[in-house]
Amino acid sequence: MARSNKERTEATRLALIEAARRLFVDRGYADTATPDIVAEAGVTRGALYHHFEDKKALFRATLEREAEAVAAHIDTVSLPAGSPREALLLGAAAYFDAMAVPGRTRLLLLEAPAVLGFESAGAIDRDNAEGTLKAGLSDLIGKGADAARLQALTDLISAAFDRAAIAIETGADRKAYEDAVASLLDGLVRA
Amino acid sequence: MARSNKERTEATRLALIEAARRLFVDRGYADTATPDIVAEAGVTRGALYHHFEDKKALFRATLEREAEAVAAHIDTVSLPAGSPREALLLGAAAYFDAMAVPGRTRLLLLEAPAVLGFESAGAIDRDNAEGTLKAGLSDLIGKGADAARLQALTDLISAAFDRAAIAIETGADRKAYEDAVASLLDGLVRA
DNA sequence: CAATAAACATACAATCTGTATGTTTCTATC
DNA sequence: GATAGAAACATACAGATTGTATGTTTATTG
Repeated sequence: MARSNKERTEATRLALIEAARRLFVDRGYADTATPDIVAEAGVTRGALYHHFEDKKALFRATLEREAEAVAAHIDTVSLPAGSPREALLLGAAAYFDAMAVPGRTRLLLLEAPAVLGFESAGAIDRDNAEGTLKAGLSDLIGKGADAARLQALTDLISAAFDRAAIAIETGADRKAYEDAVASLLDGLVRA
Repeated sequence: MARSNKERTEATRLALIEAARRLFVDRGYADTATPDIVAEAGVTRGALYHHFEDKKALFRATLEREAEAVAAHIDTVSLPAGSPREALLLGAAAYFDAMAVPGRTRLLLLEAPAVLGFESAGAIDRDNAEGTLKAGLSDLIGKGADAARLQALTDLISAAFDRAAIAIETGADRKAYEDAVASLLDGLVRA
């Protein structure tokens, strides 16, 4: 064969992450055993524990990959921006698109907080989406608002986005939720 | 001693639920072992598995107890209602009060969805808070709105409430979050 | 071409969950 | 109030899982 160590590492890490993602998505973190993961990935537990400190570290790696994919998708779309309102609505739509990939809401919004805790899971969000959202909201409501208020609003709207994404993947009427999001944002303009 | 069976059952069930609550709150469901629970409760695993089908059933029982406590607290306060807006804001404040009991957000908003799944966890919500909230929102925005839109709005506002409760327990400025909630609701009136 | 390290494999110890089986305590009925 | 039966509890066990320790193979480096 003659693969370099870097290639070997990359290949097995990827195989493990992809296998883990599949199993985590349809059984959940707790009900997925490491022997199953390595079987699905075609490696042994030795390889798993060589590349990851423990099962939780593997989960964290799959989450990071997933969050990056979401961020990447959003980045491709949100460039053309008109009014602050339009920008936010486009961003929301892009977020819903990105989160529509099967299993994504489960991984990022359901399992992640429980497995990693509010803080660590929130940190992943913060690195990715939250900054953009906060900036958008700041544009929307005007620079006048103080920091605490802007932070609170961002947090609440972010939660609404997440819930909408969940509802949409669960089979709810997407248009109804996009309209509801728009209502919330429109309400803020006046306030 | 001479305790009736009903008394014995009630006592051990309660001891188990309270012990489980303590441990679930500060270690999480996954990191809490049944031997620890029964030790804390002063019974044996035999008793646990006699009264509950499995560990998950015990968790469900603690959750139900917790959700009832929240509902009970809210019921005591939300009786005096002026305008729809006032009613919702009072309800929100009552909810934040109720959720300020240590561990409650973790149990109800973090662990529950992950352990029981979106559906079962959502069902507990639906039995308790959601109906009231939906009625309040219906009063706020007028009866004109169609069902899908009202449902979506309820869902989103409910998510915002939950996130606010989490932020508040995590140490955020409560007033900022209550104001933000008020902003969201006020925005809906006009829309 | 050694010698070292990285990548992987296997074996093991500790723990945990759920069940099966045994014992004690109450309840019901004669 | 003695006895049969059931409910409540205790103990013992089987299977599975996690993380570690110990080998073995494959690549890298001087």
